[in-house]
Amino acid sequence: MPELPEVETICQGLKATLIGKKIKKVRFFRENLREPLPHELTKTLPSQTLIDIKRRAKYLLFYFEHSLLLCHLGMSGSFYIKSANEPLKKHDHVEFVFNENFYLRYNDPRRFGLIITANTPIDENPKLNKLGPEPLSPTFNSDFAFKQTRTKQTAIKSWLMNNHYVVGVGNIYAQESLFLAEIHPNRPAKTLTNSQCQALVNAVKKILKQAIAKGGTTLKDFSHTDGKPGYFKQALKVYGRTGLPCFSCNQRLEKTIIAGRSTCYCPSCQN
DNA sequence: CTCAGATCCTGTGCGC
DNA sequence: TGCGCACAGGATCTGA
Repeated sequence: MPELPEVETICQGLKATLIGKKIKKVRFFRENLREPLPHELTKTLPSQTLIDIKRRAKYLLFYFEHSLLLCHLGMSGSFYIKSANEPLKKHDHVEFVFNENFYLRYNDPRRFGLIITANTPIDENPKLNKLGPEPLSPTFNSDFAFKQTRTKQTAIKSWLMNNHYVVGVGNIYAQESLFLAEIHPNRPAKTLTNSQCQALVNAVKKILKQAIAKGGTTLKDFSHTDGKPGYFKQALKVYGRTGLPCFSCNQRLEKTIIAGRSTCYCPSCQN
């Protein structure tokens, strides 16, 4: 479900409601998601206060007084908050009960998500220490992109979605960024010119910022922690528009498969 | 090292 | 209405 803008939106929503609140109870309704759930949390988290929540790549980091939780939503994970103990929904796997009757639940039909404990400093965590730069940071710039693509024969879209080079860009925003930069998704990464690397970096930053400003993209089941949708779907130019006319040149958009993921592009605008 | 493909899992939507 | 199949926001592992 979530790429960087959606995770960022969730992070902001969780922070606004839960920072400073104390855990009363933790319940697991399943043994494992992608990895076993840390069962000791049901004993160690109660009475701890939630100090901060941060995002790194598509991970959410929950800083408690004495514990650090690392969460990833996978393809279909979501967090939602209720201020009363309402009935569980199908695929609710974890519940954190905070004081003042706030119920935080993790729901994930496909269970590709992850909730594990981590130690500080997080830079040494095996899940995080091989990640590339944040796309909205100055470290992700055209010089970096140019250098990192020189030896890569793989399609530029695969490069963009590989979190070793830049994090947070998934199948939706990779397609949108390449359209905006007018670069064909199948172009071997090493063939991009310096100015195309600049255009691509600019496009990624612009698209992600716009998507964050609109609260992410709600296709089907993504929603904010309060259940409201994101509004970037209306701004999508190519994702899911195969066969429809290009907003720029009116030609029919085409579809190809790259790294097993369907990819829509304009054969006229993108080269 | 690089890269393409398979894999984990459930739900949905389509054609027949 | 029901069945089987393709496909869905991601990350990681395998093997060529």
